[in-house]
Order: sequence, then C-alpha cells, then structure tokens
Amino acid sequence: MASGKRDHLVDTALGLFSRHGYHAMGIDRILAAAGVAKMTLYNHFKSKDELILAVLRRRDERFRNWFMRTVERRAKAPRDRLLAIFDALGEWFAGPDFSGCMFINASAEFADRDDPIHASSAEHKRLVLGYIGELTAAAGAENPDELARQLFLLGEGAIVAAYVADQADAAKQARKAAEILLDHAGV
Amino acid sequence: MASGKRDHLVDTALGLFSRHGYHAMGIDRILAAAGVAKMTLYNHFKSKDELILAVLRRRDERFRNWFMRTVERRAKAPRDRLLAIFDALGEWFAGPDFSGCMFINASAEFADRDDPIHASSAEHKRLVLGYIGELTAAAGAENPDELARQLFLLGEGAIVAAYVADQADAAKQARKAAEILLDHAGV
DNA sequence: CATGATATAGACAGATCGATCTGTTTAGTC
DNA sequence: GACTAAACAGATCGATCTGTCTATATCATG
Repeated sequence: MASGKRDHLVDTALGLFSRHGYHAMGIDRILAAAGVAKMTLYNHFKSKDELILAVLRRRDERFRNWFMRTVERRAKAPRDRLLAIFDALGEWFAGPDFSGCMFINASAEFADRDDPIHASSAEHKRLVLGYIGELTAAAGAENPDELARQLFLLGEGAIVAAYVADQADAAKQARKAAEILLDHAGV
Repeated sequence: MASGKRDHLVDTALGLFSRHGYHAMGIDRILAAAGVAKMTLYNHFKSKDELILAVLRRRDERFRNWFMRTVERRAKAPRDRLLAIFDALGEWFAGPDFSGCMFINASAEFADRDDPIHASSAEHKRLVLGYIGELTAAAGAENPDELARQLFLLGEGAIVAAYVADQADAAKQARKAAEILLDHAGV
C-alpha cells in the first residue's frame, strides 16, 4: 500500500475543511482526527495550502462524478436530465452535513484571484459549466452555451440560497425557473 | 463628535475584510491601517467578532441603499426596474475592488448556522429578497413571491459566477434569463 | 483653568498557528 | 535475520493571533 495514509489524511481534511472552513481548521486538529503524525503530513505535502489543494482536487473529482451519475441515473431524455440537475442539487442540500460549496467557500477565504486555491475553484466551476453545456447541446438547444450558462447561474444561486439564506427549497425554485428557460429555448 | 473613531474603524475594517477575508485579516493590521489604538477598538467592541458584526451591519445598510437607489434611478417602469437589478449587479462586479459578496464570504468562514455572523448574513439576504419581492408585487406579477425568489437565485448565481468563476459578464447573462422569466410571468 | 472622557503607544499574556527536527518503532522485502 | 522505507511520538521553533494592562496625552466643556 503505497500511501493509504495520504488518502486517509485527505479524506479527513476534506470533511473538516468542509464543515469548519479552511483557516478555522488547524492542521493539529486534522492530524488528531486522522490519527496521523505531523511528519506524515509534511512528507506528503509541502504546506497546509498544498493539502487544501489536494482536498479540492479530490472534492472536484468526487462531486462531479456523483453529480453526473445522479443526473444520468435520474433521467434519460436530454430535457429531463437538465431538470434533474436541480433534483440532484436538492438531494445534496438535504444531506445531513451540507455546508455549502467547498469551492465557493475556498474562494471566499483565498480572495486573491492568483492564489492557486482560488484558481482551482474557478476551474471546478468551469468544469461543471462544461458538463451542463454537454447536456444542453445534447438536448438540441438553439444556443446551448447561453442556456447552459443561465442554468449554471440558477444552480449556483440555489447553493447560496440554501446555505447562506437557509432556503431549504431553493433547488425546487431553481427547477421551476429552469423549466421556463428550457421551454423558451425550445428544449 | 461622539465616536468618529468608531466609524473610521468600522470603515477601515470593512474594506480590509472585504478584500482579504475575515480570519486572514488580523486586528493589528486593521488598527495600523486605521491609525487607531488597540484599546480604542476594545472600548467600542467586546471582540473581533463584534467588530465583524458591526461591519456587516454597515455593509448591509450601505449596500441595500446603493442597490435600491441605483435600481430606481436606472428605471421607472416596474418591469424595467426588475431588469435594472442586473444592471446594478453588473456595475458592482465591474468595480475596481469587487471581492464577492461580504455576506456569502462571511457565511463561508463562519459555517455554524447558529453563529451570529452567519445569521446576520442570512438576514441580509432575506432583506434583499424582500426588496425584489416589493418590485415584483409592484409589477403586478401573478405570483410575486415566486418570481422574486427566482430572480434572487439569478442574482446570487451571478455573484458567484463573477467572483469565483471569473465570469465578467455574468450579470448580463442573468439579465437575459430574467427577461424570459418576466415574460413568462406576464410582467 | 480644571475635569473627565477619550485616545494614544506599546508592552505583555497566553494561546495557537504552521512548520521543522530528532529519535524510535513498525512493516515489508531481500 | 538484516536492510529499508514509512509512520510514529513529541519537543521545539518563530510567528501571529486575540485580548489586557499601564501610563501618557489630547481635548471639549463646565
């Protein structure tokens, strides 16, 4: 087993950063929770920031995998899949430890646009938008890119509404708006 | 002048928290930037968290004032005012030191929903939503609350897209989507 | 001028932070 | 059984953090 410790460390950090934020969660608490020695961390990562980057990479991979699988399991027809985006979001929001989007939160704490952590978050959002663009193209929308961007805005807005403003049914509202946009786009 | 120092301190902290985040910005740097002694801060506030709360109260007051004035100056007809929401957002995003929404960012750093800072952010969003609801009601929408919530989602999504994903024209896209929703709502 | 409120500078306490270092133990392989 | 790589415990470092304290200075008002 090359580095099961590293994996375990990243997993533990993922949960703690997600629930408590990046600055507020110190490495000592992460190490204690993971049952891992400090030098093990610094053998695998140069710094806390690099651990955060590894966490974000894993979160991006897992989230997009889950998201795409859920959307494609919930619906088959292109239009239904575009609507299933918001059902998936609703499922996410209703989870027991929903703490907002780790990438939005990371950008909040690492405000400098040149910061690798901020850049990594931007890339994640770009990839999510790209996936929505695949769906709108498959649905034969007249302007698939524009439709994708508008649905993307509804999705991000729903995340904020659910997390910041505590609107439990934000995903449902976003879905209703999405239906109107889809109708208008002839999808 | 009862407490010009207090005002100046809150103003200085507002700019620094906005640009660098809440945990990353220590009080020593705020005090140095404001040219104010540390005891002056602790005479006016019990803690850093209370300074943050004062900053958020001021930001809420200023932002909503600016937002409502801008919307109402840009347009007179109810429908046009609903669209002007997104012109105002675009103006905000294009500003020289746009650093996202201080309330979204605050919720990211103070994740606990019971934290007064998180609660204050939720209240701000509720007030913004309420204002949009006034506009949709004035526009005679069939279901003004639902329309308001959907426009609100587009606005929040645009903030995230502009800040996290670096989409400079997010407000323009949101406006296009809003037009479709307004048409559909018979406004 | 005197007084009392307010602000000042700066040292200080105590905790915590990220990061480094040393030396030991464990696990797997030749 | 010997060698090696990895993880271990834990001391330690310098920096930074919030918050407290003291002693001095400023200033408006009676």
